[in-house]
Amino acid sequence: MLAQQQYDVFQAIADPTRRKILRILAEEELPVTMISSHFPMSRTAITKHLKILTASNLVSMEKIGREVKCRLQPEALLELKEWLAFYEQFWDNKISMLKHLVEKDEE
Amino acid sequence: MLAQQQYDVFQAIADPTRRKILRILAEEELPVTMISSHFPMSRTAITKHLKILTASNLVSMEKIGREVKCRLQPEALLELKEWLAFYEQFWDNKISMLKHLVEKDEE
DNA sequence: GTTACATATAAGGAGGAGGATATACATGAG
DNA sequence: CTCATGTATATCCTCCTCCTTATATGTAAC
Repeated sequence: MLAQQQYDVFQAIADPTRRKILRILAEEELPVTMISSHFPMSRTAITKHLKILTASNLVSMEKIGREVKCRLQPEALLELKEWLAFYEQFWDNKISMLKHLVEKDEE
Repeated sequence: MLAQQQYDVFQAIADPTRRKILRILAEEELPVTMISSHFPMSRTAITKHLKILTASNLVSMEKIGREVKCRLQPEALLELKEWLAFYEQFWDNKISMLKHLVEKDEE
């Protein structure tokens, strides 16, 4: 019910715990237990977060022996970057407009 | 109960309806009723979404007569941009690594 | 094999998110 | 003033999210 679902990147990064997991995995690949040791909650809870991160392609999980290596897949954030790019024009415009006003004011 | 709460930008953009509201407001400032006309849900529901967007500083609301003009405040997305910037280094590395491999292959 | 470790899954509970309807209030129009 | 319009608020419902504990499975180590 959780793994099959195709999770939204926007929803995936909405949770602070999941964002922290991404930060941790940015430093190094880690098995589930090692990740959960950074949090005050159960391993089960972390597993669920990892499932959501996997479903949105932000993290990949590979079974190695009895461990599961979790790896960050930052490319999934491209969708977010593209979404943001649309709005960047507005604050760019605002800045250039402001700059223009300031320059005009200096005359 | 909703207005006082300081909403997260990450949480604010997690909802597709709210993202659509942002898109609409990117085109032009609009009163609540005009915004809600774009959606198959009640004005009340849209008001709630707008409260959340306001609480995360993504939208400002100004009462003009009996209307409330809603305006996009794209600067609030800077937090998101900065968050993303941290991860961009990783896919940049991957791309430059790929480029390197391709160039090597061409020799 | 037996024991210990890494993980997955099932079941359940509290609270919040997102929606609806009904009511109330303020403002502009006639 | 009266009426219609634009919004806000109160209440309620349902479903999902996040977390828990308990149980099961698979692998490594002894």
